[in-house]
Amino acid sequence: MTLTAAERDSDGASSAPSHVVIDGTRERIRVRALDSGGRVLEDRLLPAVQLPTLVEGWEPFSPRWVWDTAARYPGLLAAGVRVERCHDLRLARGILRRAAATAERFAAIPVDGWDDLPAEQRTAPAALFGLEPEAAPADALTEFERQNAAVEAAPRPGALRLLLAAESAGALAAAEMWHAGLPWRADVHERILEQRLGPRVGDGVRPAVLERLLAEIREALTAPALNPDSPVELVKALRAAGLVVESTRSRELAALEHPAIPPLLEYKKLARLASANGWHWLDRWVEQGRFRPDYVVGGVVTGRWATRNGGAMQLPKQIRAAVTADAGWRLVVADAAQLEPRVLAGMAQDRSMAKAGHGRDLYDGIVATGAVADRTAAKYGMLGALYGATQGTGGRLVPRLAQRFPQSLGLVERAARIGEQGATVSTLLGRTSPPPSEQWRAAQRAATDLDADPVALRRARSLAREQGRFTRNFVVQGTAAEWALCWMAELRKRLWELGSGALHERPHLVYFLHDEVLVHTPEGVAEQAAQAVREAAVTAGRLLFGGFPIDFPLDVAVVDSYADA
DNA sequence: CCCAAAGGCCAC
DNA sequence: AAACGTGGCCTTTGGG
Repeated sequence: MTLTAAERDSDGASSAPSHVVIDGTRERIRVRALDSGGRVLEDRLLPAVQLPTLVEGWEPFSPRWVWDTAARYPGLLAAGVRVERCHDLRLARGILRRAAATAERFAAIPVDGWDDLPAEQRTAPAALFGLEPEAAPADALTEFERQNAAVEAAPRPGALRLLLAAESAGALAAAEMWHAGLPWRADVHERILEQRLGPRVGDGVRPAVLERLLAEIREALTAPALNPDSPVELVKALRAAGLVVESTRSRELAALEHPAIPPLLEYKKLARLASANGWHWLDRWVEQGRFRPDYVVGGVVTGRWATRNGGAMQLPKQIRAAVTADAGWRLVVADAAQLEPRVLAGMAQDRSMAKAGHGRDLYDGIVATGAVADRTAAKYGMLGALYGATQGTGGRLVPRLAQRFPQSLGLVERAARIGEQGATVSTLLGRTSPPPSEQWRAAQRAATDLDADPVALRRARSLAREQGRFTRNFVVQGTAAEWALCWMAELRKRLWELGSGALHERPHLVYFLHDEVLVHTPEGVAEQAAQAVREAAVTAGRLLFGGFPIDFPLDVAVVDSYADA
């Protein structure tokens, strides 16, 4: 048996670390263990290959690992080591540098290795933040202390602490989901493709069903050489056939009456399946029964996640049947019902809206108040309010909702006004929207000139409204992302406790999509996993909104295949 | 030859 | 039951 670092240490209780800061290069790392007062208990250098052993030794004390999760954690997972908590220095830097509550403290800090900027922005950081050119990354402990000081000095330190903890837990979950992979049955996927497209073909070859549809389209349009994948060619061919079209979008084409239209719409649908999620996709992204999307935590300005590789956030419903639990395992599929309007009700402390959503579908509840006629109207109206609709069905319904729910609708209206004026807004936990570009400001300045021409005025007003729609949506989408992070963080903890052994032997997260999670779980604990999902949603609601009575109901299904949820 | 924009469509 | 928010990624197209 090997002794843990703590057991080897003769100091006993004083050696239990509260935080462990991991710093250094790919080859050699520096480890500093801190006690709860921030004092350094231990400071040593070691080869990076020894990190798993070191982490395993300290982890029984549940320290918060202070590090760059994306750089350190995948290697640990590969070595079979899972950690409970961390503080992601890179993600925290990104949030704190932009947050209204802390930005000032980072304004003089040069853009360095803790800033996660795309390569092209690194060459010109001054344009981004008005800062000096790139500097060497600060020492991790120095950066950690700076971040802590910034949080403590903020008007609402608790909110920022929760945000950083949730974001960091998200980073752990993202690495773990990559490690575990989404169970993917290539044979099921291939059956779907064959059914819809015909037998498998090589890259660059049109599947048989597409060839057949193509022949019909060419015939109906008398365009024997038409390539329907080219919008330019297609629009010409449609016009030559006497059809009045502005574009080749399916929505527009669907309204037309012509023999070419049905096969063309079918062709577009199947061509998309073939190119986006066809055999090429399967070969490229699915390996040994797993699809491993690369989650980019906080990759969206609002705090939502992005993904790279395989388009994981656009898995079309058509192929979800391929997502199938392993033998003896089940999938728990859960999504939050009407998440964004509920989050808005919580932020606005809107008791009327909260009551409408209490114990029932929120949109049904809105109908019950008499504000609108039916559920679809309630839904389009609320989405219109969140997106800033001014026209169409949504736009017409917004005023009616504003009358019935002045608090919620007032909150998004105010956020829009702030954006229109070029200012920033923040989420409930304190993530701040990026300010508008210098171009945007120049356009607004140009419009204030006494002799501004009408074109410049129109342009400025249009840009202002656009920025208003962005900030309007930012506060709600961003706070919903915070709810989802808290949900996932709590769920991750509960799932771990439902099993024993390695991560892949216990119930674990395998997919996350804004307001939806998939858990892969041994059959025997599937119901407990489903219950954990529900309880975690309650906890997330409390973390964000305290005692305010807003529900976050879920649709939960325990299934063999994602398509059955 | 590479690369970015445009058009389009998938997800929430 | 749209033209209103956030994204990724495919093909075509045209510029260097």
